Amino acid sequence: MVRWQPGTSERLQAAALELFASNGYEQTTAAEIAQSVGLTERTFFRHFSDKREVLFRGQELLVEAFLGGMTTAPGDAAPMELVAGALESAADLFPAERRDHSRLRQSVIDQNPALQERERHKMSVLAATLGDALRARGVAEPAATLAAESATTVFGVAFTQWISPGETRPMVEIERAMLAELRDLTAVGPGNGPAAKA
Amino acid sequence: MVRWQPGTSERLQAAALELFASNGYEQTTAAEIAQSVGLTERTFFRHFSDKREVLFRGQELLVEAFLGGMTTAPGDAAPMELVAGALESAADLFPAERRDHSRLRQSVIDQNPALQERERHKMSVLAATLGDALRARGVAEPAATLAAESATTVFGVAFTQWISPGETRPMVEIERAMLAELRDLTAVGPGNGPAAKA
DNA sequence: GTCTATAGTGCGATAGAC
DNA sequence: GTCTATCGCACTATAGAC
Repeated sequence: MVRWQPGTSERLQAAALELFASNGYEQTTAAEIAQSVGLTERTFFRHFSDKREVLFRGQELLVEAFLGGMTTAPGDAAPMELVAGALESAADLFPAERRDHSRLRQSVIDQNPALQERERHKMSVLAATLGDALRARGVAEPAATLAAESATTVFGVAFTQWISPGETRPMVEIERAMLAELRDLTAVGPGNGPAAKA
Repeated sequence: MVRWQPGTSERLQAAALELFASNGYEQTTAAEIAQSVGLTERTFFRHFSDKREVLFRGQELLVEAFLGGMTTAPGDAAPMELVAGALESAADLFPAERRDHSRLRQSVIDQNPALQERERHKMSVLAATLGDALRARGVAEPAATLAAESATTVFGVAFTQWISPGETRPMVEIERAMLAELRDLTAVGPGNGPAAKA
């Protein structure tokens, strides 16, 4: 008899998403998830530090993608050029085939405040990591933090649009549009509005 | 016998902050907080839906301040002008006398991931509310969401600076500096910056 | 792998305020 | 009388300790 199979975490993740989607997040216990793939509750918590975490594995890949997209930029690139590179790289993780999976996962998250909190936290960690990378490349404060936070904001808005009903454009295209929108938006402000735009 | 005194929530909040600061957040039980002001654990949970929430009451005031700062702007104000107005208004909640209290509270939050999650969530709710207000004023998407998220980003960075050791400038001044920094930062980007030749 | 503390809920009882 | 804050108890799930 097979005592354990490879990919335990992955099987737990898949089972959890299914159960959460059909029965609701709070109505699904960690023990149920574990049992549905032939494991014990104790094993579930050895793989995931808490119940929410089972939905958020894979975020490390997102962080790596963002960082990877920065390293390929030229040495004298401006902060927002680094951000643009990071966003382009991150878009690779969101091919068309993954759209429906992302939609299902997001629908679960949207229905539970605790999961929304965890999602925000992960984005926050991503922003902090990006800030570190920007500072390591010589970007000063507060520009590094502002650029990093703007990157996650643009990513978040773009992702929301990417999974919205009827949307068919690839992620990278949506990201570029959002980034351009942010630039236009901030260019128009106090003492610098449309009237002063000459 | 006085069964209850007014301001129960406030007394619980003050007691909780003290206990968290001296004994640590996780080492402090809800029952201890309640007992320290002569109440039971059950009553604590009547006032706060969960243990973390006791540190985050008062955020409603922040939301109101942001919204109030928007309503006073002229009808044809650009989105980022509305954001600027909201930030100015919010700064009133952070007078010099509150700086040390804010520092203590933040030191507790910084030491616990669960509290950081809640803080991010509250910021996220604030951003969503601001987005609604901007849309109500006729700002289109995705500009409304981007402007709202940028507002909370600038606020967050400004607040971090405001409570940093040795900082003496008033909140409103720091906010203005951060907003200007964001404008400069986003103005320089792909196809539009010093490194981006013609 | 078991054992335990704590977070958090549900319900009924009680003590005041009005 | 009504309304609401508090209490007390039983209970489950999470999560950490042993």
